[in-house]
Amino acid sequence: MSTEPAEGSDRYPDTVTLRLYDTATRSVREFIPREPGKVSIYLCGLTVQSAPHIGHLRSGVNYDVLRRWLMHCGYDVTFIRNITDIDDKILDKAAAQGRPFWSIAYANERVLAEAYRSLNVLPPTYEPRATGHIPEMHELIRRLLDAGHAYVAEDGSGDVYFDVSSYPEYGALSGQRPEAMQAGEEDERGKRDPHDFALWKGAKPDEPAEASWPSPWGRGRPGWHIECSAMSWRYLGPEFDIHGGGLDLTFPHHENEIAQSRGAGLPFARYWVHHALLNLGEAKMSKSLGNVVDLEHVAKLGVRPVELRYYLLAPHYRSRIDYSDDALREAAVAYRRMEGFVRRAAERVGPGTPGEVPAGFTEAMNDDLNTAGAIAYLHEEVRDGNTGLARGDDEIVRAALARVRAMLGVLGLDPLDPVWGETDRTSNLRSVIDSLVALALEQRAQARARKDWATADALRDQLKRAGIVVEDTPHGTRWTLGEQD
RNA sequence: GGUGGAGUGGCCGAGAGGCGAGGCAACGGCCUGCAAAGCCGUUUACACGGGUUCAAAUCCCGUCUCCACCUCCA
Repeated sequence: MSTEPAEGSDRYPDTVTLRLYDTATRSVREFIPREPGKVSIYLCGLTVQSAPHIGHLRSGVNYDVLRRWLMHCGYDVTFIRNITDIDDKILDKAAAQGRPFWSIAYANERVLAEAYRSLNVLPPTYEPRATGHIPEMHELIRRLLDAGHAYVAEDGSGDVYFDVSSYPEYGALSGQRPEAMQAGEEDERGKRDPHDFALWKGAKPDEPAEASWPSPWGRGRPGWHIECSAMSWRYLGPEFDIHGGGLDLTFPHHENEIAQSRGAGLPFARYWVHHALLNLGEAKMSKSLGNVVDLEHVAKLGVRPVELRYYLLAPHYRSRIDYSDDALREAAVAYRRMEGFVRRAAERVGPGTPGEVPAGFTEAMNDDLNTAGAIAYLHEEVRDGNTGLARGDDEIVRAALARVRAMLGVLGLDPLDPVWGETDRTSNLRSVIDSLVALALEQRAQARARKDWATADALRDQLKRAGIVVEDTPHGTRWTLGEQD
């Protein structure tokens, strides 16, 4: 069934292409971009009402892997990930804190950007904010009104709603049929039908003036769903390749986007790629429960951002992750094995340059981004490289290192990538530590030379407690940073 | 009620009719002054009950359990 490329082939055959699971068809489809060589992606970003937890970050990491794989395959990728910078919760916080909503949104946006940067998630090609695209939303709403897909509430609220009954295809993405849905609380007056959703929300008297914009229907602010229709249209055009987001957005958010965009005459997204969520056992993460796993918590466990990235991308993107501290620590150990090989190999033969990725890795990645399968090849290559290292066979080490770095690079996990590396300051610190450790190691070397094992081991133990792990290798003694006691 | 998923060895986690996933942990060995790292080997699987098939974690039927979504949560 599998079509392995011929032995020795270092090019990917044209016949092997990416296959992606498309939520709209509920099947794995061959990915064929609209325009040869180019891929356009829209990913629903976050509502910046608070700092992100690692579930949010999974989204960014998963799509970063998709993006990097497409880039690796030679595509020119335009990647748009939006910021929703106004919603009820942000407004509530603003009211509670007596600050303008935009200062809260922007502060959280910066925290999010820093979190993504620390996880080596490439910045999007552009990151539009909802509030910067009011005119595009008005244009779409006008089209929907003209086409009979929307109506202005008759209660004078200034609300504009999408008329779900006017769009027969409604529910096609999620498989939900409006008539079979549980009826929600109908607290918004002016809706003709509970399934209708807001395109434009008329300003309420208690809302601050800076949280509303003029419109043909009175002052107000956008409904959530129209934002994404407007921003994807603005930056990717009427039709684009991939629309992504969390599984929880399938309904209603993405269903509504489809209704709005197609209702307004836009062909819209060609593939729908949803990732599964990260859960925390029984309870959902929430600040009030105090069970939020964020970067701070991860750091406290002694897990570095690169290791968190590995944890988030190693399982398949459509598999739910049931978070546990132990599983995260375990992933960190697995990553350190690969990192250890890369560092030892680089010390011995030099970093070299990343080479080709093995065919099996490519096949796994092309199979709906089977990162777990791809990582199995990584570990096997690491084992071969370690064997080469043990035998002192530099040719094997060099070749393995090039392949391992290529694979890790595609996943954004190459330990030698400068993004994980040191700032000037930490680099200075490292050289200071190196000098100090060298002193201790010299003492230890002398003790070992006279077979004074007690002294040698005491020095090693002392360093260990300070977080310096000493290893004696056939090529001399080396040290790495470990965990402090 | 509707829609869509999931149950794999001590743990994490791929696979989806026949062939070793991989990692972590454990145990044994090699290496080492002892370690560490690494390498080799070993052990423990496919929720349950039927069925189809030469062959079933994989397909079919049934049962049990769990989860997500159903108007603003990635």
